[in-house]
Amino acid sequence: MSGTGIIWFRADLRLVDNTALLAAREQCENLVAVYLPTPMQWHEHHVAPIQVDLIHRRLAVLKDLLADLNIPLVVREVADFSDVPLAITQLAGESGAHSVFCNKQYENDEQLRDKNVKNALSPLNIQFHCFDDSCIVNPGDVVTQAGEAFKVFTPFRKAWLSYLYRAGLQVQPPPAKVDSNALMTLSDGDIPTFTYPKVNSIDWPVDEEAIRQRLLTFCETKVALYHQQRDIPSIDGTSCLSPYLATGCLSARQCLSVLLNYAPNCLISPDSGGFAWLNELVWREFYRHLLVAYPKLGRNQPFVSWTNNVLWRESDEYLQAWQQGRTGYPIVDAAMRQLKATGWMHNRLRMITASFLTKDLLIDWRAGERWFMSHLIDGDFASNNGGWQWAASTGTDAQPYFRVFNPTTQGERFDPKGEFIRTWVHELKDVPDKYIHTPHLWPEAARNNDPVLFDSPVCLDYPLPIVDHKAARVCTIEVFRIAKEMADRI
DNA sequence: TGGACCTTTGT
DNA sequence: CAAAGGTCC
Repeated sequence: MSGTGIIWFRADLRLVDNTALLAAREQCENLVAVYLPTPMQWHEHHVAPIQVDLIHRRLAVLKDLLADLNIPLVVREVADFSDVPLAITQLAGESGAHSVFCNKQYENDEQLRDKNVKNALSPLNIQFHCFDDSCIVNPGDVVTQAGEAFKVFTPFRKAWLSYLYRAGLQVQPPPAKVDSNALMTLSDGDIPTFTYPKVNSIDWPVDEEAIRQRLLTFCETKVALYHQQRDIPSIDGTSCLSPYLATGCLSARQCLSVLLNYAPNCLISPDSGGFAWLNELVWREFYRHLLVAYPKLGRNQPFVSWTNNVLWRESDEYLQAWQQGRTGYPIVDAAMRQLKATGWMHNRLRMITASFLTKDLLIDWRAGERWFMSHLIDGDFASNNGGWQWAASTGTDAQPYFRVFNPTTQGERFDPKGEFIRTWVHELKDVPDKYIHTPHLWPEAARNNDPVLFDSPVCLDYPLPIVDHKAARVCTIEVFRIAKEMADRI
């Protein structure tokens, strides 16, 4: 252990269970931490301003936590990834660092960025150490008997669990305090403002205690009901931990560790809430593993190649109606308005709205992927891409293309009384339950004759359904069938 | 290699 | 209960 090292934070904004940070502390006597905001790159990647705000707030917390360990945090904005090598080499020069430590990000541009940093450091004799950290089981460690990546979730989960059983789960403690405070002079003042649109993320606490408590409370009191409640958007039945996983405020290992502590039956009891939540953690791993195994997923390409032949509809009008929550399908519109207003959307609704965009409006899933990414506080490339390709029937283990969600039925099943709809679509607040999912069928006569409703505004302002689901479904399935047939002929 | 199995369904 | 297949052992 000697000399100074740089710990470079990216999507791992925590001290606990941070592989690179721990390795850096073990190998170096002194440490300097750095975060490099890249607004142009974020813009190109459609990173949501609300997520950037969460990161900004979290950095202030991180800075204090690091200061307690005598580790200064340097935050220096650069434009995009191409400026990163210079920023890192400069900091190495200023601090006299001989090594740089970080945790891998699996997306293409991020991989390329790291390669360029490594190449820039190498002639200066500065070591670059990049660790697998963001998954519980590292990409490449779970493969079929033929040595290939799994393409189907269930066998993946099985192999993933058996690997985990062999390897065990370890949650690493935070690093020990650095002895000398000599480098603390490198520390800037407050975290500088980022050159990025400002959207307030204040509803999501970023202090250590609050995040930890959210995980504990969920596993202690809510996870048991997770499988029954998670599909009901009017119930607060999900963990709401995704923003913290996406930014690395929390590690997936921490989540699993707490889950196993409070709900050990999650491994053996398929009917338990714990099992269902564990599945969600494994889906996160599945999509990351796939991204590593199939780099084309990171290049805007569908997994199933023939779906390149699908003739998506070019319609700004439809796309905007979907984005703004004015499709005339209440559950879709409520969900899209929730996303726009809060930066978050319930998972069931992500499926419903994704199915609606791709199957009812026949709009390219990539337009939806982009919109979600640019508005979600928990935007994560692999999960977002995986989810969209699943809904659009273009991905691994995706739903078959002839399976199309019925937005009305989905609304009736998961928001039977329209509680969620009424929260977000105010035009419909007075529509009786019976017509809440089909307000266009609410008879004129009923509106006028019902004395209770006499003084109530009717849903004049609410759009009629922009497409007829039944007809749209038939049309989409045919377009997919033709696309496949075209590929089969070659 | 044949057969079991497949997140989230529609009709 | 179908299903316009595919994956995995």
